[in-house]
Amino acid sequence: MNGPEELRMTPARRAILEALEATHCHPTADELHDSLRKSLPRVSLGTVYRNLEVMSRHRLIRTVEGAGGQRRYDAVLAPHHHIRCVRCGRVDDVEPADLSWLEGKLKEESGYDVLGHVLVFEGICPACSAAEGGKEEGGDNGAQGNEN
Amino acid sequence: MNGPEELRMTPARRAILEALEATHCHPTADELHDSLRKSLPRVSLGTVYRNLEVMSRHRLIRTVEGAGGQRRYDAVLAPHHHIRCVRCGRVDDVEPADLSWLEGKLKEESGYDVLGHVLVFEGICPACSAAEGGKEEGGDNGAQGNEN
DNA sequence: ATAACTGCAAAACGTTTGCGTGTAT
DNA sequence: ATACACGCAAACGTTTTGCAGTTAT
Repeated sequence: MNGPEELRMTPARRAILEALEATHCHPTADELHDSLRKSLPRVSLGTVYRNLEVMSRHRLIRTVEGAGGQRRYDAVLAPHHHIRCVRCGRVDDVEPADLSWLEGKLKEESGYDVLGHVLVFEGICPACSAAEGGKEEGGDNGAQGNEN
Repeated sequence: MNGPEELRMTPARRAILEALEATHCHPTADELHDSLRKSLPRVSLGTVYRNLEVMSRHRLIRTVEGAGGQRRYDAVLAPHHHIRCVRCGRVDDVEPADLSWLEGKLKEESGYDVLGHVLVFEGICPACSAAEGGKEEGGDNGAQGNEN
């Protein structure tokens, strides 16, 4: 009904897009806000959220789903997956795997009209592995909300 | 260091566990709270959250990860996946698929110590498919926060 | 000219926590 | 008897929203 409304290219949007394209770190809205402030000191967090939402709706960027706590964003539009470190929260990219056969199977089993899937691996990143090293092995430290 | 502390079976906990086992709907904390109130009118939402957290830590239940907005809970401990309706938010169970080969491959590629993965399909459930029927085809209605 | 965008601040939302009381063990 | 759990309400972190002024088209 309402076709994609006009999308203006404003300084804030350009900056968000550039910041997102310049990193593979899948930043959160407030990380983005912090880094944008260097060039646009008056940009507000609300604007960052608003633009991330709009640009994501227009498929200029993507939101990283299932990445744990805060919402994260990604400028890589090509299909791929993610792996999240359960210790430090870091999110890295993972080569896409072809799971379309699974979707087909599922379509029959469930009656759903299957549109896609989200696949997020969980693990411990090399840095955290090294840090934990031989320190402890069975400890349930539960820390998983931190930032990179 | 701190072994699993004693876990008392209180009326609230029993009720939460029973409610969770009685449904496959993966309720949110406040849905659970609403339904608990029928039998325990004075139970508080804070208690529901506290108990879901404790019981999940003790592996009596699981939290459904990557299911979109609100956190959802599941009494089915056996490995399986989920499919979420992007129209109404409903979450259903999906047969487990063996993706361990993928985890192995990933372990070498990424350097991560891979612990597991979360796989959530997205689609349109039969009910919503029927409701939308032939109404519209390209509409971007964006509604996806509703409850079943 | 005008619809889209912005900063700001307040509100909304889901979740967690502190505190004093109650209860399962 | 005592550690654990509770209800309540306030606090928290994240995200959304209303409004009045600004800017890209």
